[in-house]
Amino acid sequence: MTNYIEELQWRGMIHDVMPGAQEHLQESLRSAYVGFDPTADSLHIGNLVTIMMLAHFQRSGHKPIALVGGATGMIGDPSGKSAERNLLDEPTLRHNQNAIQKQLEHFLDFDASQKNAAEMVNNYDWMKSFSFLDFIRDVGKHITVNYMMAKDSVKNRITADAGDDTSAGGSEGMSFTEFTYQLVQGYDFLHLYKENSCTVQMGGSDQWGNITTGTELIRRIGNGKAYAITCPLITKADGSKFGKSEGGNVWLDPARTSAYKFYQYWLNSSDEDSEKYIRIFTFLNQAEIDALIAEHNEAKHLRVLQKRLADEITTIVHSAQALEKAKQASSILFGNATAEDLKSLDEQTFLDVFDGVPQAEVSIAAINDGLDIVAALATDTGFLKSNGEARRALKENSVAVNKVKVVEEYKIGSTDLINGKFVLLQRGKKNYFVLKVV
RNA sequence: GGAGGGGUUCCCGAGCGGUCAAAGGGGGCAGACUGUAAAUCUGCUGCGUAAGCUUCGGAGGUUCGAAUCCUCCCCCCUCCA
Repeated sequence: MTNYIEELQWRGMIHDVMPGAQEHLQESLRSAYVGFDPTADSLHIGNLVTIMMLAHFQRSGHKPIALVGGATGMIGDPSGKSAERNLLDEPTLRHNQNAIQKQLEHFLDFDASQKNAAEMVNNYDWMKSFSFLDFIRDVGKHITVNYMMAKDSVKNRITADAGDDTSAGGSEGMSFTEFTYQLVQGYDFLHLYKENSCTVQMGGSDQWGNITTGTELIRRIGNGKAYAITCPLITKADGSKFGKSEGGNVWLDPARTSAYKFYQYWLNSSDEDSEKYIRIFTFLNQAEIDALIAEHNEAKHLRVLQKRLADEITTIVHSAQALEKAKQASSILFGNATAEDLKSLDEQTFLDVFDGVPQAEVSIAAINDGLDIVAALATDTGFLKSNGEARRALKENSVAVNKVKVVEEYKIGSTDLINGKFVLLQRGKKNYFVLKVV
């Protein structure tokens, strides 16, 4: 039983801990849970901190429980500025739950023969048959509205025009449904406390209020003691939102966010952020991390931290092979790759490297006739919005065919084909487009 | 219900009869520099190779000519009841 709290502490993963939690965890094997939203069939990197909390928990010898919020997901947590939730039907819910468990298996050991095997539960299973009357009698009776109103998540929503300097958005009030959210989540904790001897709930710092409703229920109904541990919300030094890229969320599912993009997201962390991230998102120990930071400070341009961070997390979430491909893709896209390098790629590798890059099809006849570069950029493919934009880009010397800059008069011919069927168009450094000959 | 103010190109915001495809800023994109970063500098940012065409809440109208004037309609905001 290693000291879990200390481990999280030096990693900067602790925002708040309920007093006594450390002693409680040192005594014997404990169970802790984290809730995940099953609205999609994949988690995203915003979920990664709490996943790491569970992973470290298991590595410390304790038993992690991942709770899928099939029931709570239907209500909507007022702690975020979440919009209206749509109800998931049960098959979708199960599908999402299975997909999420697959992803968690990269971090957690679900092997039931282990004493501290990870476990997956879905609160829909115990909430679906809980009648409204039963709920308000057995649960609602024990918590006062006054208590619930005191939560920040609630206060912020109901004090209409009190603090105009809090959040820019106007208060729209709060539905009864959302108000109930904390009770439902609190009940989850009580349920797990009773059925799974789960005594700790973890989550982001925005969950503190919801978690304490749970510990309160456990105290009042279960006559027990339970603990809350929260982690800070991950921020980026430049103020932009962590976990978002141009394409929206950075997902763990390679079908949603390719391993290459995933790798790139981490590689592009700022110096400041990467020092923080490497502690949170890798399992490297303190000595290793200190050494890396020292090395990084010696020669920042080598970006030792970013590279190691990206390597580690990509390997865990995807695989060592996926990491290799992502790195290969990176060196082709950002290294000094030449047309020859590109042409040397076999078809499968080419497709992997440019997975997710938009494509358009052109006929072989058009290529053989010499395809006008302006048409190839705009009208024939939709890569750029208009011929005018294509011409502008060409004048800016920002267009390349197969990594070679071209001029406005250029015509794409059969000698430009890679593997006899692809042409790589590029606008600037980062915008790629693949022409596929059919 | 009464009184005012306003809706402009991705966003904010100037323009208030011709010189307006529309100032300025932001954002975006590109080029240089660099570490696939940050900062900085430069250029581009309705469509069209061009002539020209389509834009200023919507529909009409006045005028040689309208984002700018008139009429009606729609939508937002503020104040009063």
